[in-house]
Amino acid sequence: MSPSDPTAANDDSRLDRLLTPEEQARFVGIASTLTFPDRGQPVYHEGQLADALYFIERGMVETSCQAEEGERQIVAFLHPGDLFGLFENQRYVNTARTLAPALLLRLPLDALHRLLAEDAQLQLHFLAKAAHDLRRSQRQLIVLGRQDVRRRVASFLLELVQHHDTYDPDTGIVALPMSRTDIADYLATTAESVVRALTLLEKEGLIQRLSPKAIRLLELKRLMRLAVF
Amino acid sequence: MSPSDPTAANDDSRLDRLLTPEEQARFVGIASTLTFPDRGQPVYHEGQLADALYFIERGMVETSCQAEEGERQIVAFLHPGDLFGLFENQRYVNTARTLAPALLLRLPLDALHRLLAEDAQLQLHFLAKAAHDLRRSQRQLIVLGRQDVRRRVASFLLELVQHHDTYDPDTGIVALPMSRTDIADYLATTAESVVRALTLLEKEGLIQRLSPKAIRLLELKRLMRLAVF
DNA sequence: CGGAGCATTGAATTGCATCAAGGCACGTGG
DNA sequence: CCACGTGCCTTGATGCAATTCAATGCTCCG
Repeated sequence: MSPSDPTAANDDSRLDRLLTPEEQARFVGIASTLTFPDRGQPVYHEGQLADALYFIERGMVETSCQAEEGERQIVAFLHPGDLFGLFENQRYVNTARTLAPALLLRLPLDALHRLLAEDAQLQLHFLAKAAHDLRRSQRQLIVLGRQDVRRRVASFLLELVQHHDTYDPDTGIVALPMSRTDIADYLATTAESVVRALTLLEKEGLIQRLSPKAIRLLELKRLMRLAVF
Repeated sequence: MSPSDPTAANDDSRLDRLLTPEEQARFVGIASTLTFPDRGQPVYHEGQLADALYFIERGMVETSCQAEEGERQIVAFLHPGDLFGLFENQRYVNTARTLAPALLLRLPLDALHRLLAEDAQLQLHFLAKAAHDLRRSQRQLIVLGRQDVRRRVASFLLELVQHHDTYDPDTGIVALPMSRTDIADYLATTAESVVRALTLLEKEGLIQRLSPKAIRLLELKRLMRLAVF
């Protein structure tokens, strides 16, 4: 899979795809299953005592940091196969919330720590996943820093294209499970500016808004030229 | 050490401080020493075949991503104890350059991989370091996304305060080894805007410019109120 | 009992006024 | 000489307010 082809679903990022069947068994062995039937349910809050990591089986999750007043920065939109639960000094550094009905695996830290300490091969996969997340965070850094809102929105759309659960290559339609405000909090702008950027991209013929939560991509190549790779 | 006290030098981020003497010995065993006598020397370039990670013994390094035209985003300023060399598909994703004369340890990937695969304890420290870098990247994300230039500069100054090599707690003076342009490329703004922000902070009585490369912090607490924690 | 039509509510969208940041040109100082 | 610093003008993004749209639940009727 070429990293520069955004239409290729990005399975490298899925931790479970990296694991051998035996590793998966040990991994699942320490996990408990959590079901979140609704959208918008909190998994944990910033500052809360961290006792587990979470793995997404189905659904989507956002992790965010809340500043004092209304200021919220969404750090990541997470898809099936992603791992989350970053902490510092035993406390979660983000707030995690479901964006859609979700099925999560809960991995208690003590059991996970024991597992990784006695299985260096499995741990290497966690290290690879961490490296992947670091690259993703750095890419987001560049998107926020170096691009106007129109390009940021283009980069965001192409990010969704990478995932099976938000893109149908046959129809060219991306699903946007999150609200305009969520997108704005992710791209460090406002809901209005996101809408204005979408309007612009539509006028340019690059996309077509089918509904607020479904957008058809008409010119993938021209979108890619706008985005960060 | 409290994480919210920016005057406390942040040794948690130093990989070598995490290691036991035996681990350090094995770590150094696979390494070769590299000396960069000058400022501005490249360690590796974006896209180059990745065959090693690097550990900073002395000096400072910046990692950056170059967009097509002049656009450059500095992803991180790295200090002694930091590790760098992030890659994807065998290729470095950043360009690394010395900011000051530097002494680096070069860790060949194949040897490092063998070492980590047979020493889960040592690998756990690498995982902890990766988590640390991920947090740092997320914090930078928030700085870029949610703050005006004045606050970004304040956050940047407080970041330098965390490190022994750029801050003297006795005099309250931070050293800025990098140019205004470098700072601008790190904070996703322009050299002029960085200067204007410094001018403003000085007029407000928060800082005092001693020279372009040395700034005395007069009101640490008020600076902290401007910055991201 | 099921379904069409209507009401309600929150989200999405648009226009307009304002402002902080960027770009350029020039001056300054180590 | 190169990097730093400053004034002036331009521009793109934001905030506010008004309007449209869409999804949901409800009622009423067949």
